[in-house]
Amino acid sequence: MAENHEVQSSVESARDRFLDEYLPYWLSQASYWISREFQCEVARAGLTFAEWRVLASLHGSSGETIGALCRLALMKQPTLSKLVQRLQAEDLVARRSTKGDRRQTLVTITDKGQARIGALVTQAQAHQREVLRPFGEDNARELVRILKELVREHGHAGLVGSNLADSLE
Amino acid sequence: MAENHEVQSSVESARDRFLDEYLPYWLSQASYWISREFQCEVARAGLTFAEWRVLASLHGSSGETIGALCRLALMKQPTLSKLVQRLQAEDLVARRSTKGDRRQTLVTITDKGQARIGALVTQAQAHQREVLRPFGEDNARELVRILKELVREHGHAGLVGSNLADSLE
DNA sequence: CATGGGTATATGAAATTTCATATACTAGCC
DNA sequence: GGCTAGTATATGAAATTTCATATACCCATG
Repeated sequence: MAENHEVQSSVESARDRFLDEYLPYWLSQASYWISREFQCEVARAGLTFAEWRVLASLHGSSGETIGALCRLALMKQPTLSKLVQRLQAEDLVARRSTKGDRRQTLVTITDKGQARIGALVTQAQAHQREVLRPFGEDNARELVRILKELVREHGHAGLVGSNLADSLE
Repeated sequence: MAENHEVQSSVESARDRFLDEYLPYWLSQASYWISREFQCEVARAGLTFAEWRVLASLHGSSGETIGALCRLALMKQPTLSKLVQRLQAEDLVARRSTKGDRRQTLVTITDKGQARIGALVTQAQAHQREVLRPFGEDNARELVRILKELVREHGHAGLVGSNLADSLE
């Protein structure tokens, strides 16, 4: 294994640099690697990660609008619209319009979609338990609590009443 | 504001559904919204978020290989290679090959690049302090500690000796 | 020191994402 | 009711990302 004599690089040695104490950096690293660890299961189910996110967002829901799905799955509106259309072509979700506001599109998961992610949801929960195990019940609960609070404070900040979906840039 | 009589949707009411207690969901939400909050500053500096990530990764570094940058900025190798080429065209980074291993490309930030992100780095640190303020010193430190540990446990898991860059799928 | 297997990055073609904008609709106002 | 402003989603063209693979190089081994 070749030693690099010129620089200290890579994630392990971000020490001493700006990033090493930068919260958003570590949040995205943690989010990325933990999600990534689960991606092989998702791929095995024949789904991309984005597709999994959308289907997981619809799991146990009686339907979500495109806008709500944008916030749940963290995608921009045109991206999500097209992804949903692809999922519909595979008959994993269905689209109809809401009774109340006819501009809205209500997306629901189909039986075929449920079947596709059923096992994944269970595996996801098991994976989470594995990930959190080393920290113990209390720390784990505290971590999730803080994350939720961060989202509550910073989710769609200053956007009350505006088009939240479009704010996902 | 129209009430939706059909479903309880959107982030606020993920209650009672799988996602509401799913750590990776909250990690990505927190990561997304907090980063997003900073994106207007990044845009004001004339950079995309991906460009900011790469330049921030190079800040204070004597140079990073493409592979190391992939892990720092969480991008797949071809994506990063092309982004770096675009940054080079703008003279924000320079590319040369390493002495040791001539396959490697060493990327460094130029003076122009430093100038471009100088203010941003300061703003980023200020932003982080704002974000963490409500939690207090101790909780904040604990949060970062846990995130670092998660990354240490799960970053490029089971990939020792393999091509880490390619593992960023 | 030639050979074979593995690593680091580059690149073309295909797929996806993004931006800008169009379309269809709701809501408040006169 | 018709108008104006604003919201929700769709869509085309352009930009980017991804996959698959090519290229150049390193290293161990015979």
